[in-house]
Amino acid sequence: MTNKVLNNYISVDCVIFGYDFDKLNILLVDRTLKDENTKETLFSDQTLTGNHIFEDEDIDEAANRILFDLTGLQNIYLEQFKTFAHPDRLNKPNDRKWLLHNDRNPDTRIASIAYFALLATQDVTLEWKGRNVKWVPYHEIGELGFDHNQIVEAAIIELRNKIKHEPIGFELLPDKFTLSQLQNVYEIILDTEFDKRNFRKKVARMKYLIPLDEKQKGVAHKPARLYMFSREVYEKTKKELFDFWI
Amino acid sequence: MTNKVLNNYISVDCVIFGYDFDKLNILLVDRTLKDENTKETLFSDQTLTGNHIFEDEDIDEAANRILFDLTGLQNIYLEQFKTFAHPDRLNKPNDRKWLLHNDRNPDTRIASIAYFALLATQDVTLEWKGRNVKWVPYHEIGELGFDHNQIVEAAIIELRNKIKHEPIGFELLPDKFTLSQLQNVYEIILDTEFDKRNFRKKVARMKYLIPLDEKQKGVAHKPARLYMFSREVYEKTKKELFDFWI
DNA sequence: ATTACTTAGTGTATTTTATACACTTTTATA
DNA sequence: TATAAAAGTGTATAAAATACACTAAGTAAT
Repeated sequence: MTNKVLNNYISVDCVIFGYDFDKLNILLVDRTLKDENTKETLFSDQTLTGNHIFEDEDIDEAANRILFDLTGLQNIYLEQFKTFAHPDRLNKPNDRKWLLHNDRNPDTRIASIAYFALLATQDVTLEWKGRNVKWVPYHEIGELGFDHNQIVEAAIIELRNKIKHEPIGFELLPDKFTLSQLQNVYEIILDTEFDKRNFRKKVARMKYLIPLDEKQKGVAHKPARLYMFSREVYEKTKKELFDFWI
Repeated sequence: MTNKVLNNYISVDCVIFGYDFDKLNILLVDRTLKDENTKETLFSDQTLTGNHIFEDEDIDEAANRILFDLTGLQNIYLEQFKTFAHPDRLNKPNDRKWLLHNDRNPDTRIASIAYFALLATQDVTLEWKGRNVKWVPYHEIGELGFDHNQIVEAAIIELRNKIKHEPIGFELLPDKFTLSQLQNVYEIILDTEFDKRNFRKKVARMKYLIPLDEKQKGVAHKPARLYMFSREVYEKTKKELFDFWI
């Protein structure tokens, strides 16, 4: 594996979703530009995590590498969802300044292949050499650099669509989780509420949701039973659904 | 609008699906390479329709332009579904020969942003200056150039997923269609069969499927009532579904 | 004009799933 | 030992899914 960058026209951006049993967060990188002489802050905002692709790397590999560099984790749920290449996507004044400061030509159009990842924040210890990365609650995200607000919005739409039809809610939880936690994942992402008894009735029909002989510990109330998701059982038992009416 | 090509690292490929009341077809371009001296055919196969992006064009615009050039149609259902950029995607022997013959460097990695389009073949008169384009039944597609078989497979998977949850089957039919035709679209794409009465019962609940006071003409049997799809009614009445179990 | 052919169009009974709704149990902590 | 907090559970009703077979309306051939 050489570390030579493929070219300056394609990059990968990742929308990394992290759930913390309470809300949905996105991993963002601080971006601060200071005046070279006065050291005055010209602007300070945030962007998604992204990077180039190396010469002998497929784009999925590049996305996984970025994720690994940030979290130390592998085998995380990761999905390519859209490519962004609008002529003006790097063209806001602050973005131009930032690119120039980093010796990059703001007039070069870069296509960004966007991925989203799902994980439980508690599984992660953040690290990214030199730059400040942090979890920001989805509802508190401000104006991001480049077209990254658009990318985040597209990712959320994709996530909402996908979670309604495929069992990916589990990816936002640790390996063992309670049914209330699972219900909360769906409620937070779909911005709705479910009836507890009906939710459990539905869940009870899914063979791939395995009840464990194990209970929550250290909670100041009746401890809940833990469950795990079995992708193996899922793949074996999944049937095709036919909605087509919404 | 200049016609200057953006760069040589990004292109758009279109998987154009056409339904002919009987089967699903894909629009392919013939590609034949002859030896310059002997005029002997070195190989002859097919590829998807694709093209570069112009300098001031967004990628959606580029895909629409390609579609328009081929079919003369605008406002066709078109969706970006995946970007392909594997290091070896242009690396098969025939592909290398073809690229060299066309004065292109086979070692330049090109990312292809893939779109799929849906239309009724009867709405189209094909034309593409100079090269031979034709409808090929999905089940009769042979080995295509580059990684285009992979792209077609990804498109079919995407189409199957999407048609189960969103009303896009209509896009493969002319504006006015019968319920049997609609049923056939779903049967062909999902490779399954539906009970006629149950299908109609389900369909009857969709407010956005508008029955017309008009019947099929020129058929040697009882003519069926025609229907149309109203996107307006759909947008107004759509509710969110919650499956998450397949 | 009659007949044959072809697809359109329709109803009912049964099973499964969705929905609405409130109280008891189990644990940690004060 | 009382309190706080979330876990866990059942029933009745409505809606949707499924399985299944005959009649109606047109064209084409004789």
